[in-house]
Amino acid sequence: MGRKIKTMEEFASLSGISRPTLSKFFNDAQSVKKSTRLKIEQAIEKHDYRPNFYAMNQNRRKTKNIGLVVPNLTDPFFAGIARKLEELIVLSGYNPLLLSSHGGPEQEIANLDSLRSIKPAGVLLAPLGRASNVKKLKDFSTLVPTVLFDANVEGVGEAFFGSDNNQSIGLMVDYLARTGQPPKFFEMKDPINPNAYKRRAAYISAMEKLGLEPELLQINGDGWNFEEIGFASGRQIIQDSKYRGATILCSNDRLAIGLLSAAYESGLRVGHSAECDLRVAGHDDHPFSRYTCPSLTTIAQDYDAIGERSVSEMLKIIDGANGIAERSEELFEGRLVMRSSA
Amino acid sequence: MGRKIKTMEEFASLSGISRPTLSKFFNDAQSVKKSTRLKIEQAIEKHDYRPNFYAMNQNRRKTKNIGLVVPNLTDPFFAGIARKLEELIVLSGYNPLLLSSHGGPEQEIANLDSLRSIKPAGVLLAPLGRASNVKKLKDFSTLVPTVLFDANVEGVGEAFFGSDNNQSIGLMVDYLARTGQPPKFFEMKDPINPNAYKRRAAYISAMEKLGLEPELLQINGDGWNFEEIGFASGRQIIQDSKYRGATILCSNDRLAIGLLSAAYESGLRVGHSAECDLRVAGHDDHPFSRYTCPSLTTIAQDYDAIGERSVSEMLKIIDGANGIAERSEELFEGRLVMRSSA
DNA sequence: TCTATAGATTTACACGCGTAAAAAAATTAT
DNA sequence: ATAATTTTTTTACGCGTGTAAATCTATAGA
Repeated sequence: MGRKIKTMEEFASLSGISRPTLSKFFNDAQSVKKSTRLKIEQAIEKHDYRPNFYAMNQNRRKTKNIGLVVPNLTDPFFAGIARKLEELIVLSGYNPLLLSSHGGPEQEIANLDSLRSIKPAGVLLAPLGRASNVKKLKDFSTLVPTVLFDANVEGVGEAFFGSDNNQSIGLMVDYLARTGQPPKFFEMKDPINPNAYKRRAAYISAMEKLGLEPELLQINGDGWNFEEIGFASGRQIIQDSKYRGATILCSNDRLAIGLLSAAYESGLRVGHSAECDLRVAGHDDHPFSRYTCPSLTTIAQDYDAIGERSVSEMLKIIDGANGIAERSEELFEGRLVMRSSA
Repeated sequence: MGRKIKTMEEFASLSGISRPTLSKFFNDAQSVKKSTRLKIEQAIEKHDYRPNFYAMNQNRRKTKNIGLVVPNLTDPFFAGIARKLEELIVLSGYNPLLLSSHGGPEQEIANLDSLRSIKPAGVLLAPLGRASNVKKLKDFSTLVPTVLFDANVEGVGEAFFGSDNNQSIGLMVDYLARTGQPPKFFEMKDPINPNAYKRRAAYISAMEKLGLEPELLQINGDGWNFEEIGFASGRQIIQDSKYRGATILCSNDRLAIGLLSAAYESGLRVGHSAECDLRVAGHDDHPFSRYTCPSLTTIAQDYDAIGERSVSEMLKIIDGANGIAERSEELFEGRLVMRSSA
């Protein structure tokens, strides 16, 4: 083993391949003939050469970096999604750059700002929603190809992919109505997430479709500590004897986790069997919903599909000349996960 | 507003400051006189100029990037730590780069590899532990300043900061022994994490110090899905009537979460009151341990202190000439969090 | 006021690679 | 085999900034 190769020039002479060809290879391995590709790959193996990241990207028309911004990495739900997306991005030969907005709009903008300086080929963004600085999001999305997922913000980005809340909530309401008391809807009064609004509307419409009276349990609370909000408000609601025997559909699993905790503390029996005091259902199939007490009946979003679609659309946009295509949008169906809580 | 300024040269003429001074400023704002600093800051505000990230880092001796590698971002415990560290890094004027090893040693090495190409000023690494490729970790740590946290790997990196498992487990054993049946220790037979081994030893020594007989409940299981492992093995153990009335100290909260779920399913009453069938305690104060049923008595690691110490040590190493200082190591005490489960 | 000195400017080169254009070589089609 | 085409090589310049050395200028202390 000689000493480390520092420049592509050196590597060129040692490998017997001209530097421009090497440059082409590192930009896109498929763009050179197979025989030279193999020669280069052998030489890389042998000399352990890697082009200088900074010099490489300085004059590239398009970098191989893709930004990935999620609202809150502390939420295992988003952490799971981020992981899936990272994987897909890497498989596509790109370099993911994961950033979390930590629930704050300033951080969200700061993330986009710092991404801008990296000149990414594109950005996959799950926006905060209501809290987002829409104007700045829009400004950003005109500068760099942006695909939204999870939560939609009208007019921002080239595409949006998410879950069909109408379908999923409809499915859940239907299931709950068929198997016991029709559900009341447990949610925050002023939700941060646009999906929450869609779910509320979906709940109302699903109930009406069944000829049932919708009932909203709207609770107060700010921020992203949904478990705590669900716990504190759940405790109050549970005191009220009029909810004995009720079925409660939570706008998301994290609220449900808090509610279940409050129910346990109050000695209420939660579950789908006849002798229980309460039925509770959630939405999202949060990683922990399998281990709540009782385990949580919920809706699993199709994040494999959402992820794959988001990434493939991103690639299409990056590769595409400069398609003045319409903003594409697709919603994926959720799946009912029947566990013990309802 | 004129059009966008693209180069520092332009910005220099518009702001009336020479380019080398600007360069100095962007490298370290404190290195220029206060009056010029203010002038520059005003000009930045006015023209919205930001130096080209790639050109900037190409010839810098030390970049302002700090790598941050955690074993598994899907675990909210690590997500929380990562967030804290990110914040501290930003406050120090550096640029954090968060990567997750997703529980796999190949990914861990891949992360370090991709960090190398970014030429970070330093890397904060929470290693996987037993699964880590120690040789490669060591190789890496000779190339770039590395500070370990959470889990120690002998001989790797310039420093290690983590929790004093001996103190924290001792504290918990003491508490449990004073308040009821002395604990049995619930853990994986072949843990991935080095802390697990330390906790096992700490448990045994704490029990012996109290003149009690230690008892290990060692369960099988691979990977990082601790809740599932705790759930499945917990279910089996709970069947055994000899554990009725026992106190079980889990090696970490995630195992405890699974165990609690299994106990609930079996109809066992868990808690510290006299009529309960089981007491369960954990370790780590996992974000969800507040919402388990019952809420989990556990140990909170002092991650504020660990984080601050890790970052400040990192900065010292970066700034320090090339101090051939000894590998520093410090353990921080955990705090008992009394909840309902024990 | 003069001098010592920190700080700013001028000048100039380097960094490692992207990229373009023209020429040469290798491959494929005829 | 020859022509047409694809791929590689040669040559050369540009990117936006870091950095070094010498020179100049502002500031402070005597």
